[in-house]
Amino acid sequence: MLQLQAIREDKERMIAALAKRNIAALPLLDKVLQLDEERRAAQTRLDNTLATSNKLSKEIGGLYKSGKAEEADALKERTGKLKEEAKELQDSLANTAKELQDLLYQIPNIPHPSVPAGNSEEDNEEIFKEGDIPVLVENALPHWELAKKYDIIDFELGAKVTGAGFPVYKGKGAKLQRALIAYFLDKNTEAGYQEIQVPHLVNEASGYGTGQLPDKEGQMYHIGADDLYLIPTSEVPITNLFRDEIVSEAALPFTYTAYTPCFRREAGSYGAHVRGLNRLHQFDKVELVRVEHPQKSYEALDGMVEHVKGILRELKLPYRILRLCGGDLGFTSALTFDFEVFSTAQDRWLEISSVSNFETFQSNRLKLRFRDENGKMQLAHTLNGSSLALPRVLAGILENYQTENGIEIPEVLRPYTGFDRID
RNA sequence: GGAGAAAUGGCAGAGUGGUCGAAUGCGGCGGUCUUGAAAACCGUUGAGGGUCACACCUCCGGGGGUUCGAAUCCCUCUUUCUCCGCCA
Repeated sequence: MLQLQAIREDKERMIAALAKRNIAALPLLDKVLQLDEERRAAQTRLDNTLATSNKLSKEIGGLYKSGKAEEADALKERTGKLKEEAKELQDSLANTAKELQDLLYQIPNIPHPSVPAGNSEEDNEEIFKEGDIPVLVENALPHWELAKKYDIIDFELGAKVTGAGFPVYKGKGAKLQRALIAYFLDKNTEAGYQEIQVPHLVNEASGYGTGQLPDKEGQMYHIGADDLYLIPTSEVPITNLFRDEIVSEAALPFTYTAYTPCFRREAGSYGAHVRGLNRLHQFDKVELVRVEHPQKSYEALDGMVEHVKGILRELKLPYRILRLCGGDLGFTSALTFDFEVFSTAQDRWLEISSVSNFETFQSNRLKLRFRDENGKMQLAHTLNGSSLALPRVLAGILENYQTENGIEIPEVLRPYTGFDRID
């Protein structure tokens, strides 16, 4: 959520930045400012009414004590009227505040100056590419065929138990998943991230805190009986650890890593591009979350990008990094780098990580603040990134490491798997 | 799931209808003293709105109610603790 004060002070810059998202922000922001003024005017009127009422109440107390009940009763009539007035003012204030809030919830984050304009993923900017695309064996297979051939992932079985998009991993497939999780967590903790385990279900307030609600209800599974949501990413519970917190400046940054399953409804996505592991309703992910000092958040973002690079380099997977354009940038993000691994047998790139700086967009909703050296409250910056999303990494490994004699296991994973080949 | 108790500032913990944003202690910050530090002493120390700055308003787990007036009384929800039941 954008900060009102920033809109008041910097409207023109915001309009220019939001144009990169193809949003004509002028009428929106004008409406915001208008509602903001109305809200403040209503607040002032209410405050004055309450001030009078408070004063009178104190007088009444004094009068009763000194036995002047009649005078007190006379004053009561006045406070009674003020009370009615206050009630009305309160209602109208609440309406205005609600309207303002709803409007603010609809406005996405301001893109960073480096974000290119653009409409769709076509316009994302490739900024880095590394790793050789292997020359595959004669009759190379896509990962879903390989999964069947070696009996390591069973999509039909998962469909029977739950539905499409809930695969069952078996034998060496399951073990490889576990190896990847352990390897990622080890890499992250070595880099200084603290490993934590968080709930896989969150409440409504958490959904609002990180920006999944109110607009993306359809993306999350909702447990009606208890009004809880299955997490679409561990970003939600981890970042919400800091909701309503005032942290000390000296304690920054906070850096966490967690493994969780992720649940996404993915309503409306079907077709060839969602085959196999490409898009699932439940998948595993290891996540990084940072809470940073505003002055250091972009340095931290670069650090996260370098960190994820290091992992992909070790896995020896061909990958590229994209700077997302305004049209493809997530609602809450100011700047996002997507990592994509090349799926050789499908001849396409698969997104395996998304590393973002949200600046104060989330912390404003979360009320995540710190007191700076001048004693002023400031919103912290939040960042997160995947390191990494499992299914597509798995797809990349299966496809790129396939040989005539089975699937080789990347060197760095062998200590974790205990085997060096799936055959 | 049943019965009972509780929820107050960074922490601990007073406060059962009026001047209480809230005693006291600890912690934090500033100062005196000291070569420096500790101890001691003095002062200061919640958040949001509002204002040029004051004034002023709101907040004592959340929501609602009673009252001229609520941290304090009532209802409700949530959470925590104790006992019972069930159970990985």
